[in-house]
Amino acid sequence: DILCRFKRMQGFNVLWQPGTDHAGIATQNVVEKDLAARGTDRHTVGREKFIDLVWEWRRKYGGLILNQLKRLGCSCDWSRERFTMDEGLSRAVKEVFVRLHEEGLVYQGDYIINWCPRCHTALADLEVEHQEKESRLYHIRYPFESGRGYLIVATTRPETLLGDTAVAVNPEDKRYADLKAVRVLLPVLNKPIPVIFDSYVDTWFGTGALKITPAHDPNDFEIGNIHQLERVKVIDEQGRMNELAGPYQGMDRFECRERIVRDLEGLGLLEKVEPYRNAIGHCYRCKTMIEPLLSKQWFVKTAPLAKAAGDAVRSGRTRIYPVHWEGVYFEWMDNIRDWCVSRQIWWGHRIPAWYCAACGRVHVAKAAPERCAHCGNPELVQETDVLDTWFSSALWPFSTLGWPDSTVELSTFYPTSALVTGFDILFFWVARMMMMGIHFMGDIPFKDVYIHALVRDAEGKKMSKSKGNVIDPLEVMDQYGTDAFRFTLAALAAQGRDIKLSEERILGYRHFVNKLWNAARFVLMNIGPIKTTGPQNLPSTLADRWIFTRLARVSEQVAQAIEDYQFNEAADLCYQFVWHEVCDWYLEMAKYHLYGEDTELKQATAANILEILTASLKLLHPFMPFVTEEIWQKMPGKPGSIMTAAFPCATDFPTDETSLQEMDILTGVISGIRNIRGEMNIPPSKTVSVVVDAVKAHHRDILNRNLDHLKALAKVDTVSVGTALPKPEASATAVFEQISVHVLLKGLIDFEEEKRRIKKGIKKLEKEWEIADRKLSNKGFLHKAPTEVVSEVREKAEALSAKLSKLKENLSFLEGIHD
RNA sequence: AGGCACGUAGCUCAGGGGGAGAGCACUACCCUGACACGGUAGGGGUCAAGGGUUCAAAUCCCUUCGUGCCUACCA
Repeated sequence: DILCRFKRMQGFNVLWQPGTDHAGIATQNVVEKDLAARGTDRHTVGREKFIDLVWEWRRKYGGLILNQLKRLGCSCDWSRERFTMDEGLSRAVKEVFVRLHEEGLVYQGDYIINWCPRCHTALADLEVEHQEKESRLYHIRYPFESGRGYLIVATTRPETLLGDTAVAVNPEDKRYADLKAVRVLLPVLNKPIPVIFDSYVDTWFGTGALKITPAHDPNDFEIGNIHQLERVKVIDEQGRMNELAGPYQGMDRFECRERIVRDLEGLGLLEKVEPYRNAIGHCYRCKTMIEPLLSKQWFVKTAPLAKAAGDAVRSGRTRIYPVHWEGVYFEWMDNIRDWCVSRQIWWGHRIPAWYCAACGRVHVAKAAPERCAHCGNPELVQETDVLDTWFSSALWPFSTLGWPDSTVELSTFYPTSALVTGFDILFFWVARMMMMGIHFMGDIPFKDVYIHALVRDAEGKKMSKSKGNVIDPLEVMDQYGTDAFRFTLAALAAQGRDIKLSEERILGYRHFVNKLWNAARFVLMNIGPIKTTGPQNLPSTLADRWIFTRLARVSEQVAQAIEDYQFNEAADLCYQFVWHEVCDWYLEMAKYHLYGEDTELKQATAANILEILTASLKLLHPFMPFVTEEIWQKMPGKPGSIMTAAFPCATDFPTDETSLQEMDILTGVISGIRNIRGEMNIPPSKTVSVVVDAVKAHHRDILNRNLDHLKALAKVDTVSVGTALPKPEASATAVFEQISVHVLLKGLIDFEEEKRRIKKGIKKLEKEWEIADRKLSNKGFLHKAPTEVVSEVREKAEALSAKLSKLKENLSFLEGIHD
């Protein structure tokens, strides 16, 4: 949003496609609360009732919520027309699926899914939570078919042995070298299964012999493929043992485990049981232990798509910021596996495929075929599986613009400029959009990908719904204000680093919002009846020349920082400029003119502070949209919204580089006096007299022209500026450039204190001088360092030693008095 | 186990080969006509430790320690 507001203010035609990041938490709350209010939950609500509720939610909260429902394992019957949640997207999804199928990039195959027997859904890898748990490692004897001896196999899941179709050992394992072509008997079922050799097996783990259950373990499935093993599925979708489990049929999987262990013991086949800790996959929603199950799934062949998507980044057509993430992206693209796109959930785009009720053939088409193209049977049943959320999400950059029609929107906005997202969906979403965009549009979907920081909790952990360590943004906004929160996020969003949310920082930026508000109040209070606004009121005073010069530079820097996705840099520049330059110096100096007698100057100043406020609001608007808009609406001559105002540009303002140096002199002298006042504990109510001894004529000029500011800002009553002036006796002295500022402290000065202060200054300077001097006496430095660096150090050393001698002079003067 | 980050002021963090920074907290003096959610000034750091490259290292490289994240697996 910061980027969009900024671009729009720069005059770009902005199309913002809000993603669904962060919608998940809100959706879950809505859904769960609503179900709870009705005295039910998502496991028991039932499909029909749920579908009705989806419609209510949709009316109440809008369409965005639906995308998130899929993640909750919610689903509905896609064939029912009233659930066409987004006609455009739905069309695009069918189009893409059918085309991929025609190109041979879609196929059906066997796959081990992570099945939750309670939610009745398959879970993506990311949705499986691994929890370390106390468990047991069972050592089970598999007798040799020959009848003599046995092989010991270690397992944590004895109930799956009913589906074993082999026992594997490592070919390097000498213990089992003589088991070639040997078979063992599956305990209980007494079914002979082969011993196979595969290097996947670790010799050091357990007994070095691994039971292979291709239908209930992803790794065993892979091994099974290599060795062409039979796949025996013994656990069903309810988590119960099926007819292939023999005597255990109908038992729950956990009950079966107990029974089979007891039976093995009875048979003398249980060698031993060891306590064991291991991580077991659980459903991230209901915490039920997941069951890996064999099933038929739809796949997309990703190799050709991923190659093109990788090349687009390699060639720089799409750039990923921070660049560090490019490596992660390549890593994934280069090692990609085929994408399983089918999901067994209640809500989603139903796969456009039909099975013939007679011959069983599959027909992939955009609409239901009249009859089977193979056998002519008119009875066709649509696939009940729906597509992975990311399948439709992958089409986002072009499906939302009207594809497959060629629309004006599509030709105007595709490829898009930038995608801003979190790293956690770099693979799931960004990579898929790249693949689909390039494949179907023939061009990249976006030029830049900015991977933003992730907000973590106080311990630096990733926030997650299931962990419950989520900071609710609405609460923070209530507490500190939306603009303060937003500004904080921007200020903390350094590239490549995550955000540990700090309440102190939010509080600090809330104060900043308040400061801006008060500064605006001051300006609006003092501009009076402005006749004209804008830069036609040429700045004449030092303060004006200086602030416009600074404004020009800051505007440029802020714009550049945003362009570079350095949001923290941009936010900080705004903060420093508005608070410490505009408020601390400029407005303070403007007061003198506003409260003065010179009506012409008064009017010019009024116009200028208004101009500076206007520009400051514009600079801040992308970061603090609400307060800037609110102030904007109160300002005279500001039609419309600040959103449509032009972002400040360096060339909008009159600049004068010499004003920067002049201002340095003035602020330097003022700071010097303030420093003495502070160190000497002189209350602000007490004014002092000063004598300024300046060597350079133009320094004296600057000071003489700004005596009033000096008096007002340093609380000075009388001041005399001259050269080679003697140091007044009862005075403290600040040295700056070639200027000595003597603050008269008759009756106030504590000479010991002043000596201490000067000694402190000398000590600090000497340290700095030593560093510079060491460099200058280093031949290597003089020869090899760049000339500008050498001359810089030389100048510095000279300035330091000049200042030092001034301070020492002062010190001996003081010591003279005292003695 | 592997990969990737990160250890800078009491706290939260910027910066990043030539002068140690911000916000909050702290100390002192102040309700001065926008603002005490404020003003002015001040104190506070061997930039994790050790080594290397360089004229020059908080910054680049290596090692160690610590922290966090990601990925995989744990039969």
